[in-house]
Amino acid sequence: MRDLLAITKALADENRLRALGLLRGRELCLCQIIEVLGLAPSTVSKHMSILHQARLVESRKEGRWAYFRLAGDDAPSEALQALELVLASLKQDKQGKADQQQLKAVLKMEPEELCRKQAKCKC
Amino acid sequence: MRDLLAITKALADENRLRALGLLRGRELCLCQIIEVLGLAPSTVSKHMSILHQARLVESRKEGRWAYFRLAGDDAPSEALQALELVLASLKQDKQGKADQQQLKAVLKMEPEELCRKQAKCKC
DNA sequence: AAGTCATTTCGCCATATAGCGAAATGTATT
DNA sequence: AATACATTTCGCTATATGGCGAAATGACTT
Repeated sequence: MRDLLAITKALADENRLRALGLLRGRELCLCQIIEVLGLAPSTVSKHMSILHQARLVESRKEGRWAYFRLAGDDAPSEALQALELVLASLKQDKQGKADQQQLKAVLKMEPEELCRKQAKCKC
Repeated sequence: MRDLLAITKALADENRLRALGLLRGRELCLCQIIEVLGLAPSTVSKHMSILHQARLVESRKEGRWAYFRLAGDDAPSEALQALELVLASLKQDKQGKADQQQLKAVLKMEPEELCRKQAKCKC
């Protein structure tokens, strides 16, 4: 029950659902997720931590960057089933599609987007 | 997204998960769910309303009694998938099993249990 | 018509949660 | 060693949510 509740609570937030949608089929750096969601770094970090605790995503650190990807086959079957359901639903979702579009743009300019958030310029 | 979020939020509460577990394979009256969950009638009524709005359960009124059952095949596929996941998980859950046991006892004494809550006698 | 009773709605309180900015952390660069 | 910087942790505020009891609702009974 604890595990199941951790999963359902993790999924009970719009921005966390959006984050999962972004991770479909690719690994992303935290800063890229931040860029698309448009939330403060600390907020997104917390969201990803909640998804991780529910074992819906896996993470790895490389230097100062944190990378996240969807849970793999070694995850609990409940988590995998939940992911299947969520991703299928998001694929047809308006917001989900918009996020995919925006992600494409973000992926084109990996280093520059760091400038945006840190230097606060509107480049 | 709205629909999906309604489902995940509805599932993000322990007592609502328990209620779904109770409904596996049978229709129940609100008062029976109240008895097993051990919560105030108004609280349980609200929980069932949330599950209903997410289309995870269907309800029907018969006189002054309200009956609930799990969503049928006419429900959105997201809801059905979510139910499958939750019920499978609860089947192996300690609390889920305990609830099933307690439900058996409650089902044996349909009319008497009304006495309990209303007249506040400890019969 | 008046009363009874299961359920629902309402108003309230306590707790949980999302969000942010500031400070802390840990790694890479100079 | 010192600085820069992505991320995380912390402290705080605002809102959302779960819980209850009281009152309202609507249906059966007498």
